[in-house]
Amino acid sequence: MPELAEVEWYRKQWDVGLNQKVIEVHLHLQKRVFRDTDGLALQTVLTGAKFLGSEARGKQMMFRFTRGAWLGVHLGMSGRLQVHGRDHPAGKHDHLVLVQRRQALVYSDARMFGRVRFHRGPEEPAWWSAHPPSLASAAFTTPVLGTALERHPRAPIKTVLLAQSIFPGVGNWMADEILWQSGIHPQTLAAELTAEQLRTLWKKTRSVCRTALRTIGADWSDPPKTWLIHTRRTRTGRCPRHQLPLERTSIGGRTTAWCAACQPARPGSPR
DNA sequence: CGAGATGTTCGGCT
DNA sequence: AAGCCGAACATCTC
Repeated sequence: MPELAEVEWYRKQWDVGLNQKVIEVHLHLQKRVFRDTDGLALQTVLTGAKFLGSEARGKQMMFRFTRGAWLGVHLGMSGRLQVHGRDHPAGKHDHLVLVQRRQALVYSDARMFGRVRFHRGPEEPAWWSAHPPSLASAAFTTPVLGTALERHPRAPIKTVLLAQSIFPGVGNWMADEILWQSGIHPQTLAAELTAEQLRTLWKKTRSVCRTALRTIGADWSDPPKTWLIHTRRTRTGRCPRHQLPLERTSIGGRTTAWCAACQPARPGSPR
């Protein structure tokens, strides 16, 4: 499920455990979410360590502990972070449980497309440092966006929006939302975008991120009623602006919804 | 019961 | 040869 705003909300769920020690660590070591991770070191080092703070970058989260322990979490498609009572019995999909005095911090993921990483040392690990600039930061400018798009000239813009190296945190619903609000057809090739469309895309990327963080990211409240997110889910969904039935197809392997009136295809381009 | 799902990666093809 | 596409991953839900 989670994209940048949902990830931010999940990250904060564990805040209740800040500045408290981890008493016990329970994990399903053999599960796929621990692929390429030293789960035993994770368990040994975190047992007795204090939870110091956390941060989200795009869809990635980092939880920092004493003893130079860094816990990275990606939620994949079905991951979630929850807080339960300290005696919460680990369910089938609760792959990592950090037991504290008052509560248990729980990571669960049914489909296991997510992953847990662990690092120990004074410096943050390379897999955390190597992140593109946040879409909300001053470093994400129209020239930066333009240069990034030039590297994928023949990819449909919808596919490019899903590239985490360019749009960290944007997932399927946000990509459709940004394109709909921008009035850009999802199958437009990146190289076909006009300067004006590039500017609009940049602006809408920022505003959709900002608004999603203020609503979903803050308290899981609904984004504005006028947004596409509310109607794009079902096959019978309609454009919030025209009430026209939405178009649907698969682009980049993902279901894509758009409005033929708001997002006209460029003349000469197929579909 | 089959299809599809708010994600990422890898192998193959152009 | 860079870059795009489809399949695979594992489970649940509609």
